[in-house]
Amino acid sequence: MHLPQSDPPYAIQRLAALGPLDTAARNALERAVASAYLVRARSELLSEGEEISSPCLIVQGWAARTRMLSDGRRQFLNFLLPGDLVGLYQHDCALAVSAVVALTDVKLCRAPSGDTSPALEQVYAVSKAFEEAYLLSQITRLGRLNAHERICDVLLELLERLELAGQSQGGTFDFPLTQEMLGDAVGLTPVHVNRMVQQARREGWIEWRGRRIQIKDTAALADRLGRSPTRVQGR
Amino acid sequence: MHLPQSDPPYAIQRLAALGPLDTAARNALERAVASAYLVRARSELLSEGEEISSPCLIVQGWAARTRMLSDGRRQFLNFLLPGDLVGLYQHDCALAVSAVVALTDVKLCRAPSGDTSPALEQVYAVSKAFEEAYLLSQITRLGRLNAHERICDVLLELLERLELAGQSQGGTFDFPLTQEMLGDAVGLTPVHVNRMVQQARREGWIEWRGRRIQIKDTAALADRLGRSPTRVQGR
DNA sequence: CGCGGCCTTGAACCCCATCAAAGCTGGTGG
DNA sequence: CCACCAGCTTTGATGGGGTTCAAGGCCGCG
Repeated sequence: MHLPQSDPPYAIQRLAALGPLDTAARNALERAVASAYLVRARSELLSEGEEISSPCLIVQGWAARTRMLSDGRRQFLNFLLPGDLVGLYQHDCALAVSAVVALTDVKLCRAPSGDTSPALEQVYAVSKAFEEAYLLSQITRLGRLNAHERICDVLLELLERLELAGQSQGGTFDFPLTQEMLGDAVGLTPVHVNRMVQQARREGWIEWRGRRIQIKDTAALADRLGRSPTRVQGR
Repeated sequence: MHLPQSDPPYAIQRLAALGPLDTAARNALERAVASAYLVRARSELLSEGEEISSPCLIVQGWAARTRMLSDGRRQFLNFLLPGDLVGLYQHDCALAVSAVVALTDVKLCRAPSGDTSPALEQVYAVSKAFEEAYLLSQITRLGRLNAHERICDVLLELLERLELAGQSQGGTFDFPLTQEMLGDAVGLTPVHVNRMVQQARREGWIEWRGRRIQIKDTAALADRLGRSPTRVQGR
């Protein structure tokens, strides 16, 4: 198993989409990304309760923040995609409040300090705000949506996020997860995820073959779910 | 309906529990709290998508961040208790990513700027980290706990938070919400909340009469749920 | 005393979990 | 190039946890 090459660095593209990057920020990011290292699928990037040394940037691959229950139940809190930051906290001696696991092979690097430039710091803050918004969406998804809605909703969210980074074209994106992982995200069993995915296929909402997912009519589906694009900033 | 007096300002006590407050911070907080104003139960403190003018501090009463679906389904994202901050963001032109509603009458004031003192800024950051931790707990609660566990778990979390502010003694605290509101928090119907509460009563985990809830054996219950105290900071 | 809001209870139903087994697929080695 | 294998997907049958609908009881308040 090896990573596909990714010369368009999606991570930087995503951050740039959150706010203008000055040259200082861009240079620092490019240097950081160049020094990225590989973490194998299934390994823990961060353990719950661990002290945070310095924030990291996902350069390539998918990860997830997770919580495990003592009896083995597992819940993914959110997905971490290229351009997402891990372990960004404002206070001293911060402890990780959740573990982070690599869902695929992941390329990772230390995130340049926010002190590099005010523009970068601003982008970090916007990124944090998006992360919070996605956590809130996850809560309503789990609390009030049924299985069919959960699957469709989370796929739309992923599409929205991947589009920001330029990783999708025409509602199509690369989806490297198993249905079981998807279940861990939306609080369903793998069996039921499968049934709902097939229903969504039959009803013509999605196409999903191998690692590619296409959402056929994004606008109509979003409308049906009452979803509107995530916004954290005015002006 | 009127608010009980609260000369021990729980809000300040809670913030002080998050980290040392220097006199500048303490003075600013006391001035802010003194100018608190009343917001009636059921009114919106903040609407989703609204531009944040300046962060607020809950001085007294309970509020909740909420999301509504187009068909009327409602989900509480988290509870806001005295000492909690509303609308604290690091980036410019921040938009509220969720509405905030008063669940009881609420006393509210503008939060002193973090620039007041580094100590205050640190406490704000710790508060934000706790809020994130509680959001994550909420996700696993909704995603992987059954109804009985959800109820017990959220009550333990509330106890933990109220204890921080000195608002509970011996596992007992004032609970001003209806069972329907509790259901909106844990993603259950009011009917089923009621059944689970009664089961928890029968099994001797809780006592709940009127506005007072007592958790009989906190340690045993926490242990049964695999709950450990929320920590966001080392040292 | 009456009324509105909340709590409580019952019965029926449905969504999703669980258990089990059978296909499929992509990757590996012979 | 084919055979094999592990992991993932798919399908079926069954049961249970939670919802829904409906009605009755309780309590505080005017």
